[in-house]
Amino acid sequence: MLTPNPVLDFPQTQTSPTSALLAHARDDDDLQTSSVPINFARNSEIFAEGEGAGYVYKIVSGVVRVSKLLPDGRRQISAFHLPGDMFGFEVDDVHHVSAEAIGPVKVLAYKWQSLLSATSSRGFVHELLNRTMIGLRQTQDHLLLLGRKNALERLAAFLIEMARRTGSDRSLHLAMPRHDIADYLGLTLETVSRMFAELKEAGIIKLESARQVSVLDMSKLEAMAT
Amino acid sequence: MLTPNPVLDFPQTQTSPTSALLAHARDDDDLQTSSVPINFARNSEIFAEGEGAGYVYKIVSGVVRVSKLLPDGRRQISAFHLPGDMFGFEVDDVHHVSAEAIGPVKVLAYKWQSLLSATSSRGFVHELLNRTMIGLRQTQDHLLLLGRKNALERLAAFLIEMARRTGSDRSLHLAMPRHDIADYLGLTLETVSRMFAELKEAGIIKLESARQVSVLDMSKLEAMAT
DNA sequence: CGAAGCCTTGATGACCGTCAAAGACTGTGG
DNA sequence: CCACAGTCTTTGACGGTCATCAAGGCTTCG
Repeated sequence: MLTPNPVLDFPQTQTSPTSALLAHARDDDDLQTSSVPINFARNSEIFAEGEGAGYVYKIVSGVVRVSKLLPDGRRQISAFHLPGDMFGFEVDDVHHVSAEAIGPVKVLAYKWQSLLSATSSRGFVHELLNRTMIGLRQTQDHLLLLGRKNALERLAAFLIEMARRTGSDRSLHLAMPRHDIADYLGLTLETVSRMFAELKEAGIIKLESARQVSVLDMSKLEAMAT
Repeated sequence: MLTPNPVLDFPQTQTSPTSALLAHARDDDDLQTSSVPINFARNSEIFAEGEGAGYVYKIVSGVVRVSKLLPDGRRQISAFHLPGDMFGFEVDDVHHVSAEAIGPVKVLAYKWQSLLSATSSRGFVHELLNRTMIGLRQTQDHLLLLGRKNALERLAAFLIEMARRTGSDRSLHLAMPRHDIADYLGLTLETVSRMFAELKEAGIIKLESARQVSVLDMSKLEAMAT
């Protein structure tokens, strides 16, 4: 199963009947086995700001960007999500951010109402609470970056974060283009490019290609992130 | 009971025995009645970044700022909390932000472990999840402000937020000094002051005093917040 | 009345955004 | 295999927004 834009085939309203796809969610504690995968093509929309929120997603493969837009098009990416991450939680059944696949993405989808119903396990609510608190902490860290760090510190912090999350210390592959990095760091893509050049000239990183970064001196990189 | 710095008298480690003060938390569902108040003086620390996290707080009166610091002293305030708000949640028993009383503050404190124990009510975990998700959404909104809005838009958004949260449309009292507003908005206090002047000259607000703001034209103010 | 804290206003400059052009990479089709 | 188109990235020149440094005014409280 691979549709060009699966969102269209996919029940989005809260009142829709539980699809066969999601039928397992309610009686299974193990998130890994409670749904079948859905595929999204590169740059396709998983959900949009303002849309009804009925599902929670867990990434099997690929990278997802979660963002907010201003009316004039300015964009802030609030997080990148990697395999294993969950996203799409909402308090009031309306999405307040949008989510898009950066490359090809495979997710598992869970019906939100079922997960929180009386028959779902208590441990699962704790799991959701834990994940949400972790997300809140990461977002607070990002506030400090956006409010108080300069461009070089922001890029250094970003590279460290990505190296840590992908579990790769030396060689780091970036799934997203400069434009997305810029919108995550509150900069322009030109400034991001210049900061890459600066780290390169300082001998701290090596650019194998635009997306493939070798970290030559992690301790210096950490020192730059402040 | 009112001590100059109540934190010192107050068990902060996770392993400390449940104090008499907090004994009710475990068997009472109603947050309003499950603890007795604790007072904090103006500018006193409720908890600090890096400290052990054993308690969750609910504000009875006063305003609290939650912030993070860089080693060189740069500060980002991630939220102001008003009466009725809760703060102090942490996943891993260590605070990753610090919290301080802006003026005199009265809070109720709850032992975190007790709240999540098997004997505590299921509805309460849902309550915590809801509050955490709301906090996450507000923090995501703030990311957009810090990453993509200019100084004037930031101050306009701040005034609107405060007017909404205090339930006052016309006359607005700000509990915090310019410096705190600046650290919340990712600006300097001078820039904040200049933006107040700009809104004043545009006839959108009137400054009765530095802390007392009259909103003369809320729709124009909303237009400026983008 | 004096002192301390807070706020405003002005002058200057740095950092980063904007505009512009050209180089690099990827995949497709001839 | 190569050429071409589209997308992404780099680099340069210039300017604006906001930080920094500085001084003075206001308010509150002893």
